[in-house]
Amino acid sequence: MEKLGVEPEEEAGRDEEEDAAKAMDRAEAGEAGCSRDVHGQVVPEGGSSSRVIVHVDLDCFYAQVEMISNPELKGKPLGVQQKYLVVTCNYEARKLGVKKLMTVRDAKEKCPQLVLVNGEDLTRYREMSYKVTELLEEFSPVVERLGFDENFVDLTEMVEKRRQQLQSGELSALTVWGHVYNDQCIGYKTTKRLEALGIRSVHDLQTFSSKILEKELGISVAQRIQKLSFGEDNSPVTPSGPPQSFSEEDSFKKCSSEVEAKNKIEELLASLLNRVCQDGRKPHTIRLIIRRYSPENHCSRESRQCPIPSHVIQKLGTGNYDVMTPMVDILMKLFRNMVNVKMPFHLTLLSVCLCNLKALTTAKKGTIDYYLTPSLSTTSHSGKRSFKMKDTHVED
DNA sequence: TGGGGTTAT
DNA sequence: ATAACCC
Repeated sequence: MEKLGVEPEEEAGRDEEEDAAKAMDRAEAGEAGCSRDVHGQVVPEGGSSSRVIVHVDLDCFYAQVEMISNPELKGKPLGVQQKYLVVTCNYEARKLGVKKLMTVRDAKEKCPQLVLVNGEDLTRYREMSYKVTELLEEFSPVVERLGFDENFVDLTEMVEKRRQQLQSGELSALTVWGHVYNDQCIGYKTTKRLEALGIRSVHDLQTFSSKILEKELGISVAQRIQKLSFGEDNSPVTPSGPPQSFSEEDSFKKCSSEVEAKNKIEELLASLLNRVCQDGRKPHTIRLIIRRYSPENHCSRESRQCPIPSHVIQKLGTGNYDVMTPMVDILMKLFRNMVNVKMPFHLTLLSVCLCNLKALTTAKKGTIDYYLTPSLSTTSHSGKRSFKMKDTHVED
């Protein structure tokens, strides 16, 4: 793999500088080995919760993948385009005033020489993203993904082992540095609510009444963000493992007929089936998501989901059987469940999601797994499985 | 304003 | 099923 750049700033994740001092203390006490906390995560012995977590954040990730694919793009101002947006751009482009999530119009205005590549197909980005995660997993299996371009790696165990091998002279030469968070965190909605309370900075949040904050935001969010405001984050690094869902979406100005929708849904599903086939696991639930046109409320979506019939699941890996037809059929029933096709409609997004992924277990007869695996057991409970109420029933 | 993903309610 | 969060 060619090299991918990592952002120069941010490098230490959740725990910050305190760690270094504690690690050194324990080094001099000559303690050995690690234990595991309630989450099963490695912590150094001695009861402290000091950890070593590396945060790897890839720089303008999509743009880098494009420059690796086509080296002629290197050195030119490059933007990655999805629909009307430049979703990311390389540093040449940033120097010339292009910003992330700028419209193509604004970007071209700022920077007429800007080279644009289409980045609506995430396949190569996704593949490269998992290559990076897999590389990091060689250092420690405890790698948590955040989006396609960020990984948190819990290196506590590795660092402890290395430290035990060092001579005392070498230890004192160890220098560790940390990073203090900037003044910004929290999501859009919460930001608005905090603003209403007069909280604009981290310091504001640190000194704000816990009780009032809990009443405003709920105890969970309140306690979480107030601890974060002091740089405290005890949340474990949760290994992401393989994805829990596969989805493909397409946005557009207008979709107002059933055939139009069906064509788009077929495209989305075809790509998904390729992906799920490569993954090897089988999805047991399918979901259709739509966004209706509305001048104001742009982020609201509606969805319907249902179980995938077991006979369809079985045919999934095997390329021969036509699995498209029954699945498109199901999706169109979900579609008509949300959209009254006898009335005019205007959609701006369609998305198909395959989730509830299950590994094909090599369950042996007579074991618990055997009877819990829908496709294997032929006993009375297998034929009619009780669906969750949330799943909308579609007749076969 | 894109095309993904996750967890909580 | 939706809402909120992350990128």
